[in-house]
Amino acid sequence: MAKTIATRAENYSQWYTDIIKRAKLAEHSAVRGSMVIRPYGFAVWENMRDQLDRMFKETGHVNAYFPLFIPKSFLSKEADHVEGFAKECAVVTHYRLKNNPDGSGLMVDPEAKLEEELIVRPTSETIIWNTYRDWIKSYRDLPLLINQWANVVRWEMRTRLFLRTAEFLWQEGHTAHATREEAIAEAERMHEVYAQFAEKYMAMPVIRGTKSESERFAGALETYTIEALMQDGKALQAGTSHFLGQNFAKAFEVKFSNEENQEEYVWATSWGVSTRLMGALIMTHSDDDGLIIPPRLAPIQVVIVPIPKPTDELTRAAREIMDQLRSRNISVEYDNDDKSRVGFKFAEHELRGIPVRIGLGMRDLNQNQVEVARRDTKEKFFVPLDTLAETIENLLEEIQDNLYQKALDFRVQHTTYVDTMEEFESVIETRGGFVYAHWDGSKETEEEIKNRTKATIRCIPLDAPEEKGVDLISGKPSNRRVVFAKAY
RNA sequence: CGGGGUGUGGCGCAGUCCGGUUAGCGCACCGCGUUUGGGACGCGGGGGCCGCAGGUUCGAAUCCUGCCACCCCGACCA
Repeated sequence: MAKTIATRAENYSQWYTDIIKRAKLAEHSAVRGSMVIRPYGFAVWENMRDQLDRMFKETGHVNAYFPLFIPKSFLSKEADHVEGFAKECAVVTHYRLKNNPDGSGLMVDPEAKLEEELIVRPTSETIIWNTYRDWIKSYRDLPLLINQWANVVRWEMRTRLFLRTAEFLWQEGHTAHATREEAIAEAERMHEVYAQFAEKYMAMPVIRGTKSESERFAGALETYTIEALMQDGKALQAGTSHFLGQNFAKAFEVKFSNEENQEEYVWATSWGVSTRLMGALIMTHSDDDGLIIPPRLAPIQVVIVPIPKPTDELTRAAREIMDQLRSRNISVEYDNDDKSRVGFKFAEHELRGIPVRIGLGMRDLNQNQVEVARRDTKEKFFVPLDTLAETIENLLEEIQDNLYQKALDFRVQHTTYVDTMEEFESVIETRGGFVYAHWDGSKETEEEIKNRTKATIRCIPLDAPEEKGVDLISGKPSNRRVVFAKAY
């Protein structure tokens, strides 16, 4: 089959969709805006999930599960929170169907109307804080460090595979603390966990920062974010961690007695990442030949292709190699399909983003070597059998590092510092990427820039140095630059 | 919610304007043979209520009416 992936230059969003479909990561379902995550895509997500879960547990968190349905009244208890989510909620109003009188299928039974409508959770702060009220009585009950792996629903106007679907999988951490300082420290800690995960496992460099007020999570006092840059020059918010202050504690009357036996409201955080990370992964590394998965998240790290077809002798040699690799915790697959030809297989495995391919044929085997090909650079070289496992192990690390470095280089090349609105507009229009500019902190400037260029403040970077400057619009003084970009 | 588009074997499409024998093509699939170190080829084969519901007509994938779904572009958002 000929290539059926659009190139990035030709049509970036088509390229993105093609990769997801052709690599069998996911597809559109019969339900508007909802996708089917296919086994291979889910395997990548599972790797992400498992690693994140380890990191959460290492930082003292435990998992629990809260209901999918939230009573409508809960949602309205925190004013900013309703405001943020009300427009995109799926609502359950009835609990029964019956046959149509005319026999043409089913209808909602009007008799079965719910007393109080239920919202399909868009996020779980409300139901969780309603529960925490009963769990938290004393300072001894704190901190409460709980995470939930769940699906949530947000009725989005427009959806895109992985990046924005009506239903998506995610994790949401919800913690409760005795003091403001402790809660802030928690939000910052989890922010850093996300950043580490993105950089070390996804090989995706991120900017750590806080959100401007208008971009903040509904109900949060501070939102910490990690922002990544995609290959089309657009930014993607990859994970957020929120300091919620006492907003939810007050809304749900969650109080505890401190050591002096005084009642206080509890301090809260919440933090989450979603299957959107899959989209980030795809758009950070992949190329016109298909998907590229960093070794640490690849469900299959190495594929062995017998050349030209599997034979007993080649299969035996492959088994030996597999044993060696597996003993080093490397996941390996043997392509024993005897119908397809090697060229086809090579292209297929590249499309699937498998980091390393071993070509196993008699010509090389007779010289005690195999051909090793790396997906990231497409380089091929011969490796003697007796050092193969070690070489592959090192190569996987090298690929992981190279992917990160490549993404970082890309980001550096697509990061611009500007001091005038003219420069700003021209950079956003032509090169895209992250644009560092001075901002006076006002909503007006933010709004004006958004209207004129579609670019928004992605974050106020944590590591921004103090620097005198002036706001691009108002000309008022500013003490540091913030990061702008067009975003997904 | 506004604009555009598309619904025809698993996938991608042609046919629709101008109604007329068994609805075609490529890929995929099944069988046989030849091939085999970068997406093979030949021969044979299976698979379709033409998105749904009405209507017009001797006759509808094609014309008319209504509905539904999905995709793309905008405003909203993780």
